[in-house]
Amino acid sequence: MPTISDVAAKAGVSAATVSRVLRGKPQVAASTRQRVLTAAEELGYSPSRAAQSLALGRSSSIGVVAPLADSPSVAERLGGLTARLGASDYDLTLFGINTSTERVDLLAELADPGRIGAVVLISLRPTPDEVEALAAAGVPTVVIDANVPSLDCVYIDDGEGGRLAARTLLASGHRRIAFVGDVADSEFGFTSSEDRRIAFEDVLATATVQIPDEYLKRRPHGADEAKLATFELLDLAEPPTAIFAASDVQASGVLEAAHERGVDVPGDLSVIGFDDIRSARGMGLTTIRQPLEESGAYGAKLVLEALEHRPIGMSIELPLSLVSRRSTAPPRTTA
Amino acid sequence: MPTISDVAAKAGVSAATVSRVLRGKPQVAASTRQRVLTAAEELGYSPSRAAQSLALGRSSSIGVVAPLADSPSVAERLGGLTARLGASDYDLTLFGINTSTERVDLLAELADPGRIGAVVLISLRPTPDEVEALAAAGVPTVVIDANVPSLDCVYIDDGEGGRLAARTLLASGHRRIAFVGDVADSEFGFTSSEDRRIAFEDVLATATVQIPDEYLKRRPHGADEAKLATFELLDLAEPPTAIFAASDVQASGVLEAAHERGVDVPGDLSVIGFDDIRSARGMGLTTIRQPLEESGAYGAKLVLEALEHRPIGMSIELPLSLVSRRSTAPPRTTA
DNA sequence: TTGAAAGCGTTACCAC
DNA sequence: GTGGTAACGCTTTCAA
Repeated sequence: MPTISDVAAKAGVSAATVSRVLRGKPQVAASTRQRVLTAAEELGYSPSRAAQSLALGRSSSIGVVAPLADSPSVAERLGGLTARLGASDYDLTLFGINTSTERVDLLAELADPGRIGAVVLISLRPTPDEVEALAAAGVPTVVIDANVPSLDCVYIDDGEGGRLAARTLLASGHRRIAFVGDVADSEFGFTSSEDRRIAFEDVLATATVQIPDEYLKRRPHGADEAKLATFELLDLAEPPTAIFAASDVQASGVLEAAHERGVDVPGDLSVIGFDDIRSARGMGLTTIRQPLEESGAYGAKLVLEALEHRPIGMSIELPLSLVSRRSTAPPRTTA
Repeated sequence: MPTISDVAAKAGVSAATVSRVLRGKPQVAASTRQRVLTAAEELGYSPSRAAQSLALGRSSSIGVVAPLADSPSVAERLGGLTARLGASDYDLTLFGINTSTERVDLLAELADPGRIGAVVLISLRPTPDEVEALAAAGVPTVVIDANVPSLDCVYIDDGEGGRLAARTLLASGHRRIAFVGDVADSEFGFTSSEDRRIAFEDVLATATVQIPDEYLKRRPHGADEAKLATFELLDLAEPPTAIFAASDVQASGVLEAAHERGVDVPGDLSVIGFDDIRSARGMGLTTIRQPLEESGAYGAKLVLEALEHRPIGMSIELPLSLVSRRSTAPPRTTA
């Protein structure tokens, strides 16, 4: 591997000059600049990232922290992120999170510009302490899928999503409506599911429909858990005619349960999800769509800008929309 | 951030000794070792990766190269990889690939131990030149989802998968059988789809069933493309009673097309996929299962071992199995 | 068993 | 404009 001195020698200048040229510093004669550029080109020179990080005191990789396990939505966001970041000079270092304790250790470790140049959190809400540590260390931080006050964020209005779902179900005449979502105290400080539920119930209330306790299922995130919860719902003396699932992953469990019980969707049961993950189409799932891949792309845009010394605090709210497919219809017997 | 000299000072030794202790070198007195360890602990010291890479001439991050776009199977493999790698001392640097030209530039750049300690390729077959470059640079390489002679690989027997699919369809009585897979000349040198098809046709031939040309659909990878191809199939004067899709993503397109045309699955059309991606369950798709997540875990195991100076050439073949769900059944009119 | 010092490849400050 | 040089934090060889 050629080093900067190889280039310097070949161009007949000092290493300092090569560095200046390559970093785009102004104080250098046009002729020398040209000479250096061709020398570098001919040698196929590319600066050592390790040496650069060391000298600069700042790593050129962007740390992406995300709960990867069983999460198509996170995967889609990550896809959008890599697409944009691939074209940049930054490397993307991926940290998969599985337990919450893993998380706190990791974020503390990442609060060091020499370790990681910037961090982007996907579907993870940092604690105030963590935010503080990152800020103190001078590590730009952006959050995708959560709105954290002092940070750059890409987020959606969960309440609005919940209301959209409620209006949809109400409009087609449902009144016996159940909810399947995440446990309230999610391991990662994640509140989307609850935010959606609360707004959902609010709208329902305006139409004087109320979700009875036995229609409220909060489970650890996952298709299997949602499936089990749905069995309970279906086994009720008076089962719901519609279910709002807080995520498409959970909606898939709901659909599966209905199928296994021989319950016709949407004839006997309407199902509406949230996210519009790629496989929602194949499932024919009606859902509240949020731009998953785009959220990653915007996240990338924000980090890159933050790294370019843009003042922080630049958040982006993404739009929501209803995608109607074949899992919803009016209830068979309009109550 | 504390440096090695801070630890040295606190322990009353030299930096060299601290380094020896931390790297587990033998020549150091038990008492000093203990002193150093506690000093490091108290300071919360953690060595700078950049400095380490520079001094060692070897990066402590593992580069993972994968075609991320729209590929649930790749995402699942990646999940298995991060789970295992997260516990190691190595960072995982992710490179998403979108076009084949991107690929060649990247692999050339990665053939440098100072840049990346090892590389793992997911669903990507390196050219002999690329293999050569990586080997010459002394960068351990493992491949997931392809069997490349001189490299550590985690792979499956695509032919066996094709045969399994064929036997399944034949056993339930189908004779008008179509195939929907990838274009032969895949951008990334990827031959799985064709390998599956060839073996599939071989088995069919033993039962004297042949796939007519108009039953053979090779399209760019994707659900939409597969859907369009399926419309063509369904519009034929004599449409097939069964379709083998070379991947679950394509199978999902097939299912969708059938649904839109009002073709009953599995009554009028049986569909069998390949992979068993997470959403296959929700779709009720019968498929040839390969252990996706495990392939990532094994890949991680192999890189880690390779980094520990294990001799290379240690490949792992993963088992295939048939997962029967509700997308297959005997044809309505047994020919 | 331990320390001093050189070296890894860059960048940036200070002279010229 | 350009070059010399110290410094970034660590590992390792060589002496002691």
